Amino acid sequence: MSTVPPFNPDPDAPVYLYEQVADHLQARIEAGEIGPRLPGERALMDEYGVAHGTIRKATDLLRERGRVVTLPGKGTFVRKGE
Amino acid sequence: MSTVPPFNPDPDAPVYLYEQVADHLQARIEAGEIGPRLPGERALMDEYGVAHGTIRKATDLLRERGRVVTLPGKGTFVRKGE
DNA sequence: TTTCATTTGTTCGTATGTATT
DNA sequence: CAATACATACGAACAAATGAA
Repeated sequence: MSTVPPFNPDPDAPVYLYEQVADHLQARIEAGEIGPRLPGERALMDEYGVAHGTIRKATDLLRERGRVVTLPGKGTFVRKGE
Repeated sequence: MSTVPPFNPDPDAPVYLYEQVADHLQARIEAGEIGPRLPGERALMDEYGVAHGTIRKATDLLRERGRVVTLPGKGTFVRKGE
């Protein structure tokens, strides 16, 4: 059970910030660190130190990847299964 | 560690200006003078004293050569590796 | 019922950067 | 060369859905 290293965004990396956030969240999910419900968008904003839109794009990406499902007004949840 | 000589475009050379700019940028990249993120297009316009389109063609060339990767809205980045 | 807190969803304005005309 | 469009990212505010008191 190794923990996921802290989020360390690289502004000079050829990768969008929201994608870096999504990758980090996915790593935490697969490490079992978060779930079945993800922290709220505002909590994630604080955790990652990024703006609302960036968190939304990150979770959009995870949803496109099929890792999470989100219910408006309820939350974003880790999708079970492989 | 020698620095790259200043940009000195030769109007009489049988080489397009944007190619001369690209070659100079590539030399600076390989000399480690710039990167991992290239200056913005407007900054490069000022540095080289050329028009926007010339800078764009130069970076297009670098991209075709596989030396840089560009992400719209984020920037143009030196590609790591050989 | 209404009220309240929480959470997702949307929009506006500003800044920076690339892309297009 | 200039102007415009598009995309990321930030900050702020507000709306809408949910659930519990």
